[in-house]
Amino acid sequence: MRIGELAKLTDTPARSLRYYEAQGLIEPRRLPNGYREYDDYLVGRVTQIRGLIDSGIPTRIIKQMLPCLGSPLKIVVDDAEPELLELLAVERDRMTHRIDCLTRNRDAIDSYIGAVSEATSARSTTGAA
DNA sequence: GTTCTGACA
DNA sequence: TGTCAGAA
Repeated sequence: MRIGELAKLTDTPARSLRYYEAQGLIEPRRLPNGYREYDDYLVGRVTQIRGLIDSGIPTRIIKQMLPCLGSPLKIVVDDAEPELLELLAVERDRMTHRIDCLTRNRDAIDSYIGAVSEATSARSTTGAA
């Protein structure tokens, strides 16, 4: 697929897609007319990359994690640089914290929706307008 | 119409 | 990152 379709599928601006490529995060093939050609599996990869970027993880770190992001790449993790591992551990903990926060908020929203739903059905069965 | 590269606020 | 330019 071309950049436009991938952009739509991943809800990511083509501008960003080209940027990720420049950062070495993805390497699309080139069509004879010079257009970028992306494989289908990149949809999931880009989505994951976006998630990482939105989480505040710099592209240079993401690049090093790429082999672990599933898809048709299974490069063996050779270097276990303590610096990288430490940084990733910090990011993982921040992520865990955010997940906990999101879970609480989701439950709160769910609770609210449930309350409104109950109140609404209660009114309708009571005949209120 | 869609994409490309490069550049600027 | 958004967006514009100028070309393919």
